[in-house]
Amino acid sequence: MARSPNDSRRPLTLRDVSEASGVSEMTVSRVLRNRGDVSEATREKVLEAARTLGYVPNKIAGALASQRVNLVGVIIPSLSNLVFPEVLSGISTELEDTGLQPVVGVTDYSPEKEETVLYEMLSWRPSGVIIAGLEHTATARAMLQNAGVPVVEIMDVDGEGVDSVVGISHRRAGLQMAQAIAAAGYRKIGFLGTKMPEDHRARKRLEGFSEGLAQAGIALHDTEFYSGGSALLKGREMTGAMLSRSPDIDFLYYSNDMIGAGGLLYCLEKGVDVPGRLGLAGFNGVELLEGLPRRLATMDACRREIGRKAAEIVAAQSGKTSAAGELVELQPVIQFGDTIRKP
Amino acid sequence: MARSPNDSRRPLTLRDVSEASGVSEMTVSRVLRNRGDVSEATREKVLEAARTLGYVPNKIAGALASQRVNLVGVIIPSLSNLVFPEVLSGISTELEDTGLQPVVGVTDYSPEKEETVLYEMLSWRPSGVIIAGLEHTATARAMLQNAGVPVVEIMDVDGEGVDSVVGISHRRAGLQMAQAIAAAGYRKIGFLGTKMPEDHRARKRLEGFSEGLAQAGIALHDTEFYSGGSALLKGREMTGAMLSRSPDIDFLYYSNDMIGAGGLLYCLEKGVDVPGRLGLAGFNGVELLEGLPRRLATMDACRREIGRKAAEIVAAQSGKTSAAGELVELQPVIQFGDTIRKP
DNA sequence: GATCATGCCGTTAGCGATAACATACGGATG
DNA sequence: CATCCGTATGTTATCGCTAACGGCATGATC
Repeated sequence: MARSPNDSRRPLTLRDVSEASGVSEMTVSRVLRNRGDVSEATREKVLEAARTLGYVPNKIAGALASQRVNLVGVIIPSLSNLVFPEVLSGISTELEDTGLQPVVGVTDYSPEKEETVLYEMLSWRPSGVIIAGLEHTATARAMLQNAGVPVVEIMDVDGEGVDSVVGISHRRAGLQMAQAIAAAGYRKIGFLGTKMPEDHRARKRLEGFSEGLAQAGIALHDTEFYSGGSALLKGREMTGAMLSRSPDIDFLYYSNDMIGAGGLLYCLEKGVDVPGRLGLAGFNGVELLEGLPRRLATMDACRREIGRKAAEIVAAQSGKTSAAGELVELQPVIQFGDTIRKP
Repeated sequence: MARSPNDSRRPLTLRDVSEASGVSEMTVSRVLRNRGDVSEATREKVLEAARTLGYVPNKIAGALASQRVNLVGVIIPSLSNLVFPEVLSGISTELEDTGLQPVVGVTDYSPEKEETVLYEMLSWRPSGVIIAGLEHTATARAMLQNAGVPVVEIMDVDGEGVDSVVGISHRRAGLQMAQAIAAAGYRKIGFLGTKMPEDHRARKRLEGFSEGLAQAGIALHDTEFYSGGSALLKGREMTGAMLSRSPDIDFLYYSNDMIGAGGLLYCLEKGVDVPGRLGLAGFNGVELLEGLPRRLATMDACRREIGRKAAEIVAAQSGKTSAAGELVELQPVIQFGDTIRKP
């Protein structure tokens, strides 16, 4: 099919609308942006002309002239993780009527790609940047610092931020889970997670978890890591592997709910007594868990709320020439579900 | 924390780099874009200056001057659906080394929001648009037609496209599944899906499904629809509801794998004989299914491939002043799994 | 009736980059 | 030695829009 940009094959500009409606370009601009005084009569005229021509304003020119861009860069490691779309959704809702719009970049957990994506984003001069994690390359940190716009690092509060920070402490999350497990009387504990050196939050959870166990005089009994593939399937496989390798193990802590769910399904199938003989816990509090035969113990990561709060900060600070960075630490709570026995 | 845009609080421009390196702005521009002849010596000088200043080019100005934007708008109904992130991933991979970059907009299955998102996107003058579905408001269609850039409508081929179209026939998908089910000897068939008038693909699958059954002289025995909430849980609940309402039903066709998985788990729990007494099938071929106790019958929707192909078309056509629209129909195949008995 | 505010609209001058053209220079060519 | 050419740089004129300011009615105020 042939494409037909209006008739003349030349893209429309303000001038076209101005000529069609018999007023100056400036007046057209005012009408289309709802800014400044314009009489109702000419407003109608202009809108009519714009509509019939099918004019779409050129924000590139507009942004250059006004030095304002209504975009907020959002940089996250992945979209297939289920948790990030939720963060995004929180951001979108909050930004809804601020006139700001999120633009997403994905890093695939690669620091180099993060750097590239950030550079690319900043070259569009967004009004703010929301970026997952506190760990960035030196160059990336420098870019964030010099960007001259509000920056919010999200998900994690264990470390130094560049500007504002909104998230939870994954160390403490791991630690609290360890305490709960120890308190429930489990002693031979295994950890199952992802083989991703760049997933700092998973790493911190494991560190906190180990520390929590250590405080109770317990050492991690076994660990297993995976990468790639269907998380549910991997959880199933890893659980099988660990149970046959360490048959006397009595608790499995999964670094995310998806592999935890896989593990749960495996145990139910094999007739393992959960949570009596074996306790299970995951992390994230994903919605999916609600549909499982039994409620997996987990910890809500406050994803939506993190998105909301981060967006709120950006919206509040964008425009201001300078503002203090905020630090917002949210408190995840353990949901015991049915896979940890009562103490 | 205080933000420090370089030192002078004034954003950097080409001029700053040009002065720092003692060459003209034009030469700096050439170096940074790798375009035109520049001696190795000055190239080094310029890059050095840019690096130490922490200069980030202003693509807004660049785009205005060059009338070229390296962005491709991608408009999809949702991110929490699992299938769209996969399409996106296909698009990203394919676009990787074309210099183009996807920018995502989400419509929440609302035609009005789609119109708004599209308008917003076009105002940034992207090099192409990839948009889910063939159903749009009249205004949206007009905008797509007049955009003057390649447009690819994806996911669905049942209808008239504006320019290029890449997808599968959901009518036929439903129809084929109906034929397979009928061939396997099932006769009392129920359908479970979403209550979303705007999900045209789900609607078309149901239409095709009914038609396929009709061809075999079978009428749909019962239907159930849901909206919102955890799909897995809803699948479970709806299955329970339908089985108690229509106890003699012998097949359940789910409009997506997630509710199908919920149904499967429910049946396994209740000890229903699957696929003997009751057959099950879903749609999409999501990775999650691999981790389930039994493999749910489904149909791969070619998500990744759709993304790849759409991106390929945009990349090939962008730049060209006019090009014919392509029509690519992919062929999904039934994966029988373990929940349809052998004929 | 001079002053001033206010509503409405136009004019001018950029925003920060790039396209297109112009220039300078050293060397090859006849 | 004049010409031509390719390489390496600089100059000029936009790109499409908006900020800032200016002008001119109209009507209110003292």
